[in-house]
Amino acid sequence: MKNDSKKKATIYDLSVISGISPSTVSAVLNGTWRKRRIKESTADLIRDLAEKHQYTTNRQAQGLRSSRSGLVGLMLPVYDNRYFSSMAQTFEAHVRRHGQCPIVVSSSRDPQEERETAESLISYSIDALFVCGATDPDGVHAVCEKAGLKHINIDLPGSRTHSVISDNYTGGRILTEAIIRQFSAGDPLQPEELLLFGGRNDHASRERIRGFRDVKQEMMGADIDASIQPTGYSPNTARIAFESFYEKAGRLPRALFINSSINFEGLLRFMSAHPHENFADLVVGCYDYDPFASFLPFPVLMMRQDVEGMIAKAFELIEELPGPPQIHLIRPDLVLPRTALPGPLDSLKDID
Amino acid sequence: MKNDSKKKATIYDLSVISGISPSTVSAVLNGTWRKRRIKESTADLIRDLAEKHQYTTNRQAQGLRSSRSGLVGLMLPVYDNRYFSSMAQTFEAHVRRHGQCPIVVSSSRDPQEERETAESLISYSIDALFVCGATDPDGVHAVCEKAGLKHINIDLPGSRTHSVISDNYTGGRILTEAIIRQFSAGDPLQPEELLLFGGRNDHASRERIRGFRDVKQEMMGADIDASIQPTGYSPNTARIAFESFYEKAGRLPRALFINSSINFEGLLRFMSAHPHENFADLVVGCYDYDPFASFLPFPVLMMRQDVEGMIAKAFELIEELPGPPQIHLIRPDLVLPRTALPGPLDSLKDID
DNA sequence: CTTTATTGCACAATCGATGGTGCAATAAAT
DNA sequence: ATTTATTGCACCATCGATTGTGCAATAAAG
Repeated sequence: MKNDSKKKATIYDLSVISGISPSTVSAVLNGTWRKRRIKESTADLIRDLAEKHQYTTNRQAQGLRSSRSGLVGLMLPVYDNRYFSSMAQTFEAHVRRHGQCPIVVSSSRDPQEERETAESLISYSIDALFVCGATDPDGVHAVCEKAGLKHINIDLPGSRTHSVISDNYTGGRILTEAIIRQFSAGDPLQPEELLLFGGRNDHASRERIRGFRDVKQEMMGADIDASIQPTGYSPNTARIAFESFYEKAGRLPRALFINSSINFEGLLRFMSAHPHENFADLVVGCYDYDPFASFLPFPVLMMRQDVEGMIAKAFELIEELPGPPQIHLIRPDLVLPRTALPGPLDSLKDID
Repeated sequence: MKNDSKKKATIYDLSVISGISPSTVSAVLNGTWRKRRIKESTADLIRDLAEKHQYTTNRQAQGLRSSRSGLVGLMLPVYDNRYFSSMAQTFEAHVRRHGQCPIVVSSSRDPQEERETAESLISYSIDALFVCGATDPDGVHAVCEKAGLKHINIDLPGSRTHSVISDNYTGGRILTEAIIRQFSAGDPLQPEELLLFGGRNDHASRERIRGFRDVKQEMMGADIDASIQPTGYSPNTARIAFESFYEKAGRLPRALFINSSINFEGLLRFMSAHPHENFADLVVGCYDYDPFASFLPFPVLMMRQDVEGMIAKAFELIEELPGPPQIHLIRPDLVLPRTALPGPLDSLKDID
């Protein structure tokens, strides 16, 4: 219970107190002591001492010497939506389960910031980096490569290392089909009544759009060129797109395929400026799942990306990096309107 | 452009190449060179060299020597809701602005995990810790104190160091009043028709409940004991509470004060099992803001906690720790139904 | 043309943990 | 009773950056 107030105990302190050499103390405390043929009794002695003095190893020193830090990084575009925040939550659980420390940062979808963020994490000697939703995964790859850092892409694929992503084409198809089926045979949806909003020129958007178009062709026999309204990933550009459509057409389309929950927030902004009636017979499909969105006053179909599956697969792959880069597709699930799915929070014990 | 592949350049490498001593190189690269009276020209030379060899300082070594890491920690209960994820987003922006590296971890509202998480962060020599929504802030305080680590409480107050929290009493009052005012004078809300669900026995819940009760007394002249249904912070316990109320009463209360968006998800789960009609004339007030929740098919009033304000205040206070612990209240804002507020995402530039 | 000040930098110890190597003391083999 | 093996641990260099100190070389003062 010695509380040498302020300063943390080091192996040297324990060494002096016990008369045992620092290297032996170190070996005992980091578990390599059997290999070094340390007596069981000495080990016990040191462990007791460590306990008593509340020793914890200085990870900076350890990391400096061993060039491994125990830190595992996750680079996210942003935190503030349900998809990425549950990504963070799931990631953290995995990393902690491996006895390491998660370090989550966001890089705002800016290629340069992505590279700088990676550099910055590398300067802490992180052991691995999960690159999620990067705008320029290959740029980040170059940085990691040079530093000899294990890394993997999630959500958006790169061409230089393994990627684990949502099966966007299939997801896009499923969602589009589900939207169309929301309409009765008596008054079926017409090609020009179903528009896709959001996204940009990235792999995910392109694949979703391809699925969207293919299904429209197959089910409706046609598509129109103007049915794609890429607005980037921001609420406001999406809002503006909705507004300008509304200006021209005098109403919203009967059905919307919205490319992400972030863009969906653009629709919310539009809604706040227009009365309920405009949304009475609207059907929305959104490529992302948000529990609250699922209960909006009009039917909302959502694609829930399998975050748990993606993270798990990524952890599996990151250990076996050799071989040509592959893209692993993880199938997302369609979530019907008015559905509240359990999430990472449900596994927490709740203390009252 | 020398790419000595694999290994990162160190000050020793630059020293050898330039014939200048490591200490001088170090001084130049960390900015203390003027103090050391290094010639401007030598400094330039070294900086060029550093640039050319893509030198970045090894933060582990730097941290070991200086016992400061440049890491600033944020401990969250969970990531996965809009309140905490925007906390993370805002926190990160502040930390990066100070040239440091954010490290965000969650500790599941478990006092022991909170302490262990703190210990773990301390072993990385983090420079400061923001303790957000901790179940046992004073337990975490003890750990930080012993390690001489600057820290501050957010969201839930502790008694041993400064705290920055939402003005829960006022917020509770405002929200309760707004809920009551949603009902017309012709058919006013009765005390037994307004119930509070969610929360537990923590400071925030207690204060909100106090505000809730006070306003009910003042505006309705009465309250009933059974009007408080604490369910902890989990969707499922909240769902069960709604179900069991519904079983007994045959319907939901006309108006609900829900203690957090997490508990609100419990209502969603309840809703998914019951037809629309049950919610036709429901009014909900929720102490948290979520843009999608604001557009549900019944009026939803939300209290938006001023995350930006809280984080900013916390950063201000953490620098001047001496003095008796104080609690700083940050006023939350009432958000009317069908409101989509801008968030941290809006400040990102969007590249198309 | 000395003496003193100033400039510019090199040296070396240090932060805490790790792991290769070497060397006693004890045990086993001859 | 030697020789050989094995056990148990101490020594020391090392990871990369920081910082107090010292000492030349140059400039300023006398």
